[in-house]
Amino acid sequence: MSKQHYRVSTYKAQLSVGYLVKRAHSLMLDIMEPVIEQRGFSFIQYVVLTCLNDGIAVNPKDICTQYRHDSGALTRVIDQLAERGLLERVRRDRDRRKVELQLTPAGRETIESLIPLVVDKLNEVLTDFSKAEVQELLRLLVKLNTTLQAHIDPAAMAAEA
Amino acid sequence: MSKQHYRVSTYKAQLSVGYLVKRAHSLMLDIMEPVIEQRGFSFIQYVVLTCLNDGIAVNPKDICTQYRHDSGALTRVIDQLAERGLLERVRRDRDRRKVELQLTPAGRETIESLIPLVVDKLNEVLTDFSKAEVQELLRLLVKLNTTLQAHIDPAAMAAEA
DNA sequence: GCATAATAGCTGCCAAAGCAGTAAGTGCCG
DNA sequence: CGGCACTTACTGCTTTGGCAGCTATTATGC
Repeated sequence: MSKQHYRVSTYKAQLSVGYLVKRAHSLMLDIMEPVIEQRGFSFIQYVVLTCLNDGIAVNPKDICTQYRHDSGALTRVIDQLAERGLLERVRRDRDRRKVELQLTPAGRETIESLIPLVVDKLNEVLTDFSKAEVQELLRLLVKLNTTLQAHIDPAAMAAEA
Repeated sequence: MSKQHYRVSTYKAQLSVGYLVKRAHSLMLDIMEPVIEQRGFSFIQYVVLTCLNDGIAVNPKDICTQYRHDSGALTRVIDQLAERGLLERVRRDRDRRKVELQLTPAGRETIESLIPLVVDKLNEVLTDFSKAEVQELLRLLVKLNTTLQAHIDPAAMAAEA
């Protein structure tokens, strides 16, 4: 059933999708982290703020699944952001297990000041890529993520569809 | 100079290359780690063995730069593998700072038994992709890595060319 | 309606990566 | 030749993520 994209006899890790995405992730972090940290935030703090700002997620759980971050670790990041007055935890009556995370005005201001830095840097590092290449890369990565996700948790994917 | 692949006004993290490669890396690990661990090895141990088997790297330093792994952490992984008799540290007179890592027969046997598992799994998860798609994904990822690397360390890249 | 399972968030603990500093060795330049 | 910068590997310390367990709450099945 599965295609022979790779063969045992010719397999080199350097051309494995796994290796390449790991390396890309690592390099991307090395470039982006300093940008964020020069403003006094850790990268994961920026990620949480972004999720809230984009409306991708409102609960810690959402961020965990979206960004694949540990639930316990995330609690502590949220603590830090709450302490700095950038977001608030709100318990809703709808489902009292859930915590709704709300950006404060200060939080919104913060994330809006960070996004331009990230966008500029992204555009800078992608200068050598044509628009078509970026589009195709994004498409393939989205497809890869969807496929991998389905492999890990088929039930959840079926439910979503 | 830099193109406008992303714009501040429309930026959503979900379509950021950084986010997508991070997620892909995480998902790939979740799939591959169990495969390796069922044979009693951590994923990073497998990576080290692979580097040596492919001849990509012979010194710890090589593996660090190739796989972007911390030097200190790597020393300890090598300790584990040496303890299990899978590789040996050899000091060469050529440059006595360097340590040459050599797979033992047992080490070679081990990695050769692991590779088919990884290749099969890779092919399995990439079933939905056409050959052309995989080729294009690899090409774009390699290009991305090269570009990012050049951004981080322009001197080293220039020297290599 | 009640018992059981499942979910969300949190806490403490542990293992592993990241970081800075050290020591041995090499290359460079006066 | 001697000094200084740089490289390589390694070692402790710190920080962080990953994991298991806990509580509160909600959903499910009988």
